[in-house]
Amino acid sequence: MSGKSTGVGRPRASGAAASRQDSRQAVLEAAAELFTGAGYAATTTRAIAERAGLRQASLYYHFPSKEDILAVLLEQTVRPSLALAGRLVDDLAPVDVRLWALSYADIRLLAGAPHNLGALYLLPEVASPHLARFRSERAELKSAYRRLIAAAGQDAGADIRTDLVFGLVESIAVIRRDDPALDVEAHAIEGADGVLRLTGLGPPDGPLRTAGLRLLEGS
Amino acid sequence: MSGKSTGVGRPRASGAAASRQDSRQAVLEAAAELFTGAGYAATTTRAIAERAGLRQASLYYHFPSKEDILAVLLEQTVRPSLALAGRLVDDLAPVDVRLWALSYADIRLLAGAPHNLGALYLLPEVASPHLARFRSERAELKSAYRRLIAAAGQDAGADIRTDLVFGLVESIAVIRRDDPALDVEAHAIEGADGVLRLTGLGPPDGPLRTAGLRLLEGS
DNA sequence: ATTATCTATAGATCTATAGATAATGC
DNA sequence: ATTATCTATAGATCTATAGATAATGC
Repeated sequence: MSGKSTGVGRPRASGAAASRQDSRQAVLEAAAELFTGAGYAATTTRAIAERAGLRQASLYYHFPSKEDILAVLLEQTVRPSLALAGRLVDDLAPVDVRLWALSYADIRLLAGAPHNLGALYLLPEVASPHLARFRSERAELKSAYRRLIAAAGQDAGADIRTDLVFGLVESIAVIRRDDPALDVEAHAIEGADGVLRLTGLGPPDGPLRTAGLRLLEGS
Repeated sequence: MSGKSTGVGRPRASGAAASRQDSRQAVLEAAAELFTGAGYAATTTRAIAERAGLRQASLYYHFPSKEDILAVLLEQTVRPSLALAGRLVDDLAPVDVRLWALSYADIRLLAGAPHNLGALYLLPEVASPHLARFRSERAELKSAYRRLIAAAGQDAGADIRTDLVFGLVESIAVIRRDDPALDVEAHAIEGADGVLRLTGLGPPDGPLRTAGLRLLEGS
């Protein structure tokens, strides 16, 4: 350390100081805001760089391509839900409590995250070969829902119900786009209640919700 | 008529013949396929024109701008649902039958249309000022759902339930993107059943479904 | 020497307009 | 004269690479 230095490497033209990790994080945050607002294709690398406080070409020191930035954001967004789903699938609590808890937590993550990241799931670009890992992680999450729904379901049609439940949960991103000031907690409770009713496991009562919330403690 | 002529105006370079309406329609169909597949921003006017069988610049004889093409597609897609909703809101049938019928018909339109047009609702570009009319028509449709849900709902929370129901219905576009070979009829039935359960009006039985389908006859 | 940035730019677009042209219609 | 197209292009990008540069670290 030599006093007022800003770290290794050529200083930024903007003057701002940042470590390697800071810069990478700033790029991701800038991209998250712009991708969710205007979409992937309409967001230029120049706009991302400007918001992150560096020059357009400097992005390529941190990411090999624009598409890789989207890939990292998508994977970061699905991973917490997937981790939670993994824990709940093996839990010993009743299946309705577990399904309620997964839906509640998932909606809360999507509705409460900075920059409506769930909206990225809806971008047409997710079909790109580059984003195969995200698609497979999302499919794994959906499959966790399916297992819970099938375990609970008395009759057939679990696949379609899974489609509908997963659609209901992810639709929070569209709701949030239309109304950015939405009540996260109320939507999470009503959404999770809705999932139980939708699958024929409802209507949920107070004790079930309490059990569901307890299941999530320490996550 | 003079035999083998192709109509008024300079002939196309591709040779294909088309009336003014044919050309306009071909442009809309090409744009629908490309917008739903790759998104708005990633679709070039050149690609649209190529698929429609004319040159890039000729698009501008039919539409003032690229965004206007999207606007026409969006409005064409929401209008049938909105028309149906207007009829059902004033109908004398029980509210659960009407809500079932609206959901069923809406899912069927979205799932059965050529080129997953419902996916256009999810494009980030719908926020554009140019598309205000579409947004207001979509809001009107949502408001029809809200009236039915509020009329049926015993307790509070109709607004959030409307969000969830509308999200469930529109999520068919995402389901279809993931699985283009989905079973339209099964999803429509299960989806409409799900809407009734979600709002606490279910579970629906055979007679209710029959009444719902009857309500839609001649639409 | 290594790191993290910068400047400059190649090469490839993309939307929309200007103005010409090849039909039919009168 | 009107219509529906065409060719050509202006003007503005956009992504990614090449190579220079200004720090720190050894």
